[in-house]
Amino acid sequence: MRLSQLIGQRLHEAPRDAQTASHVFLMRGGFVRPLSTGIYSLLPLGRRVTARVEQIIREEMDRIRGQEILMPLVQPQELWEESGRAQAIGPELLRFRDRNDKPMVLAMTHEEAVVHLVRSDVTSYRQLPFMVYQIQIKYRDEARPRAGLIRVREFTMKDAYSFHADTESLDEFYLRVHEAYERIFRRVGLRECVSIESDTGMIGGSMSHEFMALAECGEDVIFMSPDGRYKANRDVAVSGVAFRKTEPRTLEKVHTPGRKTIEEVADFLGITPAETGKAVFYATPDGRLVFAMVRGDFEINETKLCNLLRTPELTFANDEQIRAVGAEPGYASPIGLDSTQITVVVDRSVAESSNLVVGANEPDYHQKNFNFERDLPAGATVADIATVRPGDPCPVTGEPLIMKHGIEVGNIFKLGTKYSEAMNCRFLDRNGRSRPMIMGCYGIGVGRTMAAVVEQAHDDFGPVWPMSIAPFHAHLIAINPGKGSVGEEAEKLYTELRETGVEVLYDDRGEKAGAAFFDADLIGCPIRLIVSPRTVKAGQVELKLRNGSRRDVLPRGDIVAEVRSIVEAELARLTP
RNA sequence: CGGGGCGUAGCGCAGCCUGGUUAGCGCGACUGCUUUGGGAGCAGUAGGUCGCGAGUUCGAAUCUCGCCGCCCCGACCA
Repeated sequence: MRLSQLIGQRLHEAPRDAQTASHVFLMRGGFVRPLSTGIYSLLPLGRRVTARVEQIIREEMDRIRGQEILMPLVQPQELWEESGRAQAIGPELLRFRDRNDKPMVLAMTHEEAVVHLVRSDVTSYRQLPFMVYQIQIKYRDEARPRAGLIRVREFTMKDAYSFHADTESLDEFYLRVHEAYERIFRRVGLRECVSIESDTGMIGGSMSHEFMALAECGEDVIFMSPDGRYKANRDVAVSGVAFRKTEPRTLEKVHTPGRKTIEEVADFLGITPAETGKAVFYATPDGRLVFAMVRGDFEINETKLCNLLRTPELTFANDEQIRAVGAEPGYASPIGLDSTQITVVVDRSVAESSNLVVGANEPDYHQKNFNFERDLPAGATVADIATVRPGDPCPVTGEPLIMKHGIEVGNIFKLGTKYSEAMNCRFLDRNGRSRPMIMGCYGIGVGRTMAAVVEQAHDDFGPVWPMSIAPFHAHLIAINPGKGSVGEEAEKLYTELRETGVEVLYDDRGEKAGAAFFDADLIGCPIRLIVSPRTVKAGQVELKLRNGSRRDVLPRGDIVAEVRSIVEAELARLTP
């Protein structure tokens, strides 16, 4: 490709909207352009990168016997009513009507479509197991897109679905997909990418892992032990904090005028937040009230609480609801609540501590010396509902947990029979008995992976692409091409490189050297070749690696072979 | 959906408070000449519904009201 012909202007300055490194450089380098909030076009450079990412994914899916298919983006809403998700999913699912007034949706994932496809085609255990996948656009009407390509509304995703006769088969295949994902993320050049156990969320199922590319701008929070043996999403992470009980003292009411928050109460009484109990009232969508309590120095993890209560969401209860069960907002106590009207959940940190300060269910009063076993003898659930804090001991190694941010580039789920049962996707087993198929599903965000790579591999001047997904292997610059035979020499080299299979971006514009170098940095190809009056005269070509590891002047006759060998070595290095 | 910010040329911005000719600047683009190893110089050119719509006024980029769009924080999120 000739740079003079390439569509996608490089920008000297980043658009004001661009905040993260990947957003800035993908914009400045001419890889992507925004069309609307969270909706982007890919320019030729960006498309070349995503095409390479897709090809790597394709190869690894094929390696585990995946069969590529393509399912529709536009789907009738009735299909989503079959699975129950038309009701379960909120405005994130974009609904509209076609010209015949038929309710339609834009698919945000393809469980329904793939089940629809498979249930009429696969009927026997002899056909199981198998996996189909596609690389296709999804649309999610995100409440708030952010960080450029990290969180968007329209995006390309590889989604794969496996179908099994029994859970052993799914378990076995799940591990194979896990391995395939490790290969994929290694091959695309993500340096720090960990798989962590995660919450299954709205997609359901029994087990799931998220593949997290570690990056400061990531939205997800991960807790890891220093040796990496333990790693988990914040929503499932547990800490190994040890609590200590002491001799229970007598309950005692204390006057705490106007002190509602943990900090105010602890300050006023001259104690630490760890000596208090934090109470929060929630309401579930079906109208249940929940009283949740953690020790004052912890935070409640709503995801853990939701999972415990088997509810899709929790909202804060209002003062009216709180007073209706005999509690006082800001001074709430679990003591004396009517357990027929409210579910009481107490974190381990409360159950295993002694003599905490809690509310008195009376304005301006708290109670000292709350002891769970003595003061709440029945009707309360004890569970882990607290969010882990950085520095808490690891439950496995005991070392202080490290908190990291990550970009979720992929995930894998054991779905089980959630969709096959709801949508009647069944097969006949060996004994002629009809049974629902057991499913797994596996996603990778293509654009997000590209952005994650840039987050992990860039310098002040632009991205430093791994060879495997770089838009071109090499960036050839002719400096002063009008002088002597420089232009012809560069053209010859351009042709020779392409003939040996090297993908080359050729800067034939004749810009000043400085300008050409800045553009090359901004585009970020791994190998830079320079042909100039100086090198032509010496019968040489300059070679520089974008990552800064090498800068050489080589004989003209050696350069093509050398470039080829660098490309091959780099690709080999990235292949497990 | 709550809070905040911003919409003026492809990109970055000034002008707005205090209304007043043909709306500026830098970068980028185009033409020519000179340049050519880390964003060159000179000369010239093109490029604007000042987000949209009402209103106030002799006169609106500027003041008022409404709407739209975009970004950030939060809520939310297979």
